[in-house]
Amino acid sequence: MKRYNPSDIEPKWQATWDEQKVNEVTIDDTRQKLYVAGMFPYPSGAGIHTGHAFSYSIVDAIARFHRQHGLNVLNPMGWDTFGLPGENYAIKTGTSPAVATATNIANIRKQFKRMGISIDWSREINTSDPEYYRWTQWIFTKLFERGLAYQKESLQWWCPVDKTVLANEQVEAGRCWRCGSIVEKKSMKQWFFKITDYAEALLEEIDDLNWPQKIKTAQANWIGKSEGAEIEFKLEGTDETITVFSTRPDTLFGATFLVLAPEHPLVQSLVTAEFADFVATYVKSAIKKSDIERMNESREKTGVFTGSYAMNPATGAPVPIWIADYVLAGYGTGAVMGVPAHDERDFAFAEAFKLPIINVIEPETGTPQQDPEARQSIVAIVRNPRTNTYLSINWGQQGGNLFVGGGRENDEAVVATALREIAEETGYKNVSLVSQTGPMHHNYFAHSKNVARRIEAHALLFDLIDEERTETALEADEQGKFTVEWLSEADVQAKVQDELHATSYDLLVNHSIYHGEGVLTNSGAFDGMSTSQAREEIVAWLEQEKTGRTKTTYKMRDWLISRQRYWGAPIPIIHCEIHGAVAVPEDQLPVMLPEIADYAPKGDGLSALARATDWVNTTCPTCGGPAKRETDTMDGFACSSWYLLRYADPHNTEQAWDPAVVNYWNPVDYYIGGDHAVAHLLYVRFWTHVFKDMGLVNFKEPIQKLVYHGYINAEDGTKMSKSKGNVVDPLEVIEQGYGADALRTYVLFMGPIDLDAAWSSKGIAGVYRFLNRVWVLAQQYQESDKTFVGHDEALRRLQHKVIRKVTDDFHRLSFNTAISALMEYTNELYKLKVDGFSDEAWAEALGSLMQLIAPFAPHIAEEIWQQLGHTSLIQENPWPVWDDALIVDEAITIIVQVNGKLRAKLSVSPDTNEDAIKTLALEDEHVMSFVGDKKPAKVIYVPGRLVNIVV
RNA sequence: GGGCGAGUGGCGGAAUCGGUAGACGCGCUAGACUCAAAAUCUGGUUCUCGCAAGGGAGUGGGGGUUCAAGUCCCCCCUUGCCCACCA
Repeated sequence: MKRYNPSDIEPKWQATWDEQKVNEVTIDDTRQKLYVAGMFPYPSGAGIHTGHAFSYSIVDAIARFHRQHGLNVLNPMGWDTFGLPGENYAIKTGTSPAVATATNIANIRKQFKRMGISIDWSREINTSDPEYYRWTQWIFTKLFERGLAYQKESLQWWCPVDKTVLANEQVEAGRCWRCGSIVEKKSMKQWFFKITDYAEALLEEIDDLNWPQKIKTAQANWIGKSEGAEIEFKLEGTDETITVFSTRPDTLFGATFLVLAPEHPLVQSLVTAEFADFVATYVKSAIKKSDIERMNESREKTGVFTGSYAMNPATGAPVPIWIADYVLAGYGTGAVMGVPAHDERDFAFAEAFKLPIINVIEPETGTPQQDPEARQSIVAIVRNPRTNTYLSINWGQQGGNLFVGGGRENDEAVVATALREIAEETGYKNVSLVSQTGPMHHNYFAHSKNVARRIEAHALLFDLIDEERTETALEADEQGKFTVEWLSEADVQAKVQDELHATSYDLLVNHSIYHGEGVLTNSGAFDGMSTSQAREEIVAWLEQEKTGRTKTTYKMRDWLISRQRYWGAPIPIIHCEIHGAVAVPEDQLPVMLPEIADYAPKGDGLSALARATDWVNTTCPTCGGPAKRETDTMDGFACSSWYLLRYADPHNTEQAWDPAVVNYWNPVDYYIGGDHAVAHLLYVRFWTHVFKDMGLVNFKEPIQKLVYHGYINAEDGTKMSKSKGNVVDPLEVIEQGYGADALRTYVLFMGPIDLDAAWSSKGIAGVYRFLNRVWVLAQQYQESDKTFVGHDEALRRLQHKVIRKVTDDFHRLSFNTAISALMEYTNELYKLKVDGFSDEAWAEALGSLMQLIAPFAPHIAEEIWQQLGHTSLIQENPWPVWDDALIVDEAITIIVQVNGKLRAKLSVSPDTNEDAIKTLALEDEHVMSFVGDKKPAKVIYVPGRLVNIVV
């Protein structure tokens, strides 16, 4: 018998697939297309690691599965080559990054081929190839034409080590994402893409994407839409105004100060002579501060008074204008109105600087009822300061735990009512008032009295002085209905569920700032109005007065694409003294990266390209006069924002792509990756939306289904890293003798694809053993005498069941369970005697196994498929189909439970009726011993599954 | 601080619609083959009481809904990821 030796069969089939170009595809209108792609790799010198092996094993399983279904499957590959690692390597070695890149690509291409990934290599692309970046530049010029690419002087994150500007998403907790050094702010003229124009469109489509929820949420949070109003505050003594943005215009009457960001343009003109020095010092230090420094400080509020006042447009009251770094320059208008009564940050600021606090919202809880009866009441929280526990009344099923509560009669004072209720309900009489809230409102339905109520409540906090108690005095309907308990803080949080009581505790004990909904107070004509209604009416009124308007803002900023680096696509702009920034005309593209001697930036904020004077000095495309080329290059994310379109039409020399071709292949049906949750995916979406508007594609969203997988960690559970020396090289695993099939099958068997997993050398050995069993099984069949016996049902049943299971699992991308089903199937076949069934049935049973295993382990599948006598490749044969009739078992197992506990199993034929099964269950000896002579109260039958006898 | 996940044997994980918890694999273990070992094959393997038949407990903790809960609801704990003074 021939031994299973992957290195004998894998390279052989890889060569065959290559020669027959089985993975190369063209447009075919007679077949359904399927486009599957992994996020293209950055070709590093280290080659691919198991993370890549995992990612592309998913890609390939999906590709092969659909090819076996007869679909026209596009599975391309390319290289994301521009970027800092390539440039840093070039700076170190002095050789062009293009040279090292080419070597790395050749190496990695070999790795992918040795893994047997079914890629259409004729479509290979490389973002640093002039034939590619020519079109990246062309897209830039189109965005420029549409006003979507622009230049602006702005403060930018600057990495002092890499000597480059960083995008917001490249700053992680105040540090450079690449080298980890603390970043600084620097003012520079930079190129931006105006992604903010598409904020709403990008947000709108998120709901409909078939993407993991966490990625969708991350994108929505990134866009960060919030609806509110802009409100103008007139400066005292001038005609100037300060505009603030607020999502809570309903709290306008409570605005007692204004705060500007240190970078706010009005700061200089506002500050009075008296405060000029303080302000200048504060602004200077605030702007210099990096995020990490700000974060390391506690959240204590800092700020300075400008000496100026503005007027609250609602109250006419003067409000002092302050400057503080808790207000961000880049969001909203860079100025806020401080409403300390209803915003925690404003409250902290007001406390720190002794600013007035005006309450304008009375909390309202519960669900408003029809025609409620109005009542007045109190909530009394009694704290025992010695044990730090809180007096609570447990109403059991009726309402859980509450504090002391009760109605306030006629003119009874609030405190008096509370004292009375405490004594009546709990007997405690010696308490001292600590604090109390203003009026609150609560809506509920009093079931005991069958009446809807809206109560006005006051909450009070008392400290218990001593344990002395009197007789309780309860109303008739309260007798014996509750018990008095002392609860710890944790128990209060867990057990006091009633909204009014929980809110009372929050306000009085936790000293929370109330920012929920409620009823307006201290708000002039708007008193008594609900907060939600007031949000609309106050803005409407401001609009009438021309001092405010509704406004939607987004957290997302425009996409900064300038990089002061050599190794990127040059921005195709020529600066002319007369015509300013002029786009390079299409027929002069690409703007080639010139070869230079020294790639290092010199810390002047310019790329090394600035020193290539022959290249920089050129003529203006408009007037022919002397002009200079832009020396910034584009962010690598620009290159990767359209490559999924270029794959469809990779060799087009006339245009970036032919819309007809792209409209056939795109959008991508499955996009697989485990990186780039936000930026890359958002940028790809942004460009595709623009292309749709330009008529270059006929879809808005580039990616139908996003498959976001986890990481593969090292055997010790930590991240694989070169420095720790725990990196597993896929090629090594293959060459150790396990082979590509075992590697691919193992990474998919480790667990669900969205979970992280740790590499296990024992684990891959187990999968190799499985493939070896498959091999041995096939060889045993080949060498048997293939006698026909005649009863093939058992074999067929196994075969058709596994077809259904694997097919189902594929549709939910549950590869680990599909593989485990194939293992079970193989184990079952092992147990059957080879000569116990017909030759025909065996050939089919094994043939199906090969077809089902092929997406994971294509080489062994192809080899055995051929041994079984097939002359065409597996992927040219249709995926097996199961026959429901063949899956029906001769006998099914019915579980018998008594009171929900498993007591017996019945084996019955599937057509046994309910009554017969119930009778069998009740007659079972073991069941009878549990039922005894009691009469079953209920017998529940779940068809085909179980009987539950309730006694 | 906020948002979103996750928590099941010694380990990775399975249980797809509320219906046999622990599939499959690793590890461990007993046996077969062997002079022996490796490889391979066969069996066992949640904990616990019991010679056994069988019983009891059990999916991070507490409560609830249900004939029935890993699965649904409430609270808490732990942990991962993302965001983080966004008005």
